[in-house]
Amino acid sequence: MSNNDTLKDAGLKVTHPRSEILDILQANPEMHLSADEIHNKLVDNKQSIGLATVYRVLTQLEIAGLIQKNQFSDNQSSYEIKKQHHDHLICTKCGKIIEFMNDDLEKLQEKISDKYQFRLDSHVMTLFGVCKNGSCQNE
Amino acid sequence: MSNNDTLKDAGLKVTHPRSEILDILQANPEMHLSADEIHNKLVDNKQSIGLATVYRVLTQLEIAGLIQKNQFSDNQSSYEIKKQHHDHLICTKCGKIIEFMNDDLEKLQEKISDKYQFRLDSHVMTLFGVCKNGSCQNE
DNA sequence: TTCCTTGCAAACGTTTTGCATCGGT
DNA sequence: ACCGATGCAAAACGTTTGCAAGGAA
Repeated sequence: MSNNDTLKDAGLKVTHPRSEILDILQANPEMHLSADEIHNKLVDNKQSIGLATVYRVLTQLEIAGLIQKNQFSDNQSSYEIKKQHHDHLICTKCGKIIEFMNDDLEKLQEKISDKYQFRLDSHVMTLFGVCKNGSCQNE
Repeated sequence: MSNNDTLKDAGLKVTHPRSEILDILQANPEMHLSADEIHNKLVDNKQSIGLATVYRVLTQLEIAGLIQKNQFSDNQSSYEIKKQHHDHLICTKCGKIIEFMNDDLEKLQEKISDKYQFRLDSHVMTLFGVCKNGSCQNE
């Protein structure tokens, strides 16, 4: 399915900015891009799209459930194309972000929520550390 | 030990703003206050301390390991006096924040970090949900 | 043609900084 | 008296909004 069909299915009119931005996130499924970085990529691609539009579109895509917004520890949000649920492991030295999924973790969260009489809706789980065994790109 | 001694031990000169701000956080160990809320409390207490100073002091206290900075999902950080390690459960309806500690969770995080060859330094784990059984203050 | 969408610039709220003054030690 | 700490105002930062012009259906 093309990104344009994806947009239509989400009830969003197919416009140039929406299509371009979704393309970028789709083409970089492993990346966690800030609004500014996305805007820069658009500029690189000779697209004249305003930063305000990038923010507006990202918000719409997030509401439509097509992308996921992450607020890691910096003061800038990052966006990624929506995949299966996962959490993040971040190397504080080289910035590498690893996505992982752990069923035991999900179950444990439910158990904890039950204990405190909460109905769990979502969670944020981010592990901060440093790559071991020389795999760090900033050693 | 008085807060002034705590400041001295941390290598920080004992000043009026530092003492006052530490007092507020100490007096409200269960609260998660923003810089602005702390500033308001100071004003309420007839203390004339600038907001910029509140930010500066909070940063210093955090570096000294006396307080903990939290960045939940809003665009405002909150601070709490440093206690034993814990994670948070937040009601998205009434804003209630519950602190919890779960050993299985800590162990699981280590296990996951090992799997991806990371040396785990810290983590953020926040569960978002809604209070059940009529305990929600905003039902 | 109809609205929704966009670009631009200006506003916004939080946080940081420059600088002259103040205050602990 | 020293040098760090503070208050104030202004800047910086990421993000949002108002508005007139543009574009998809």
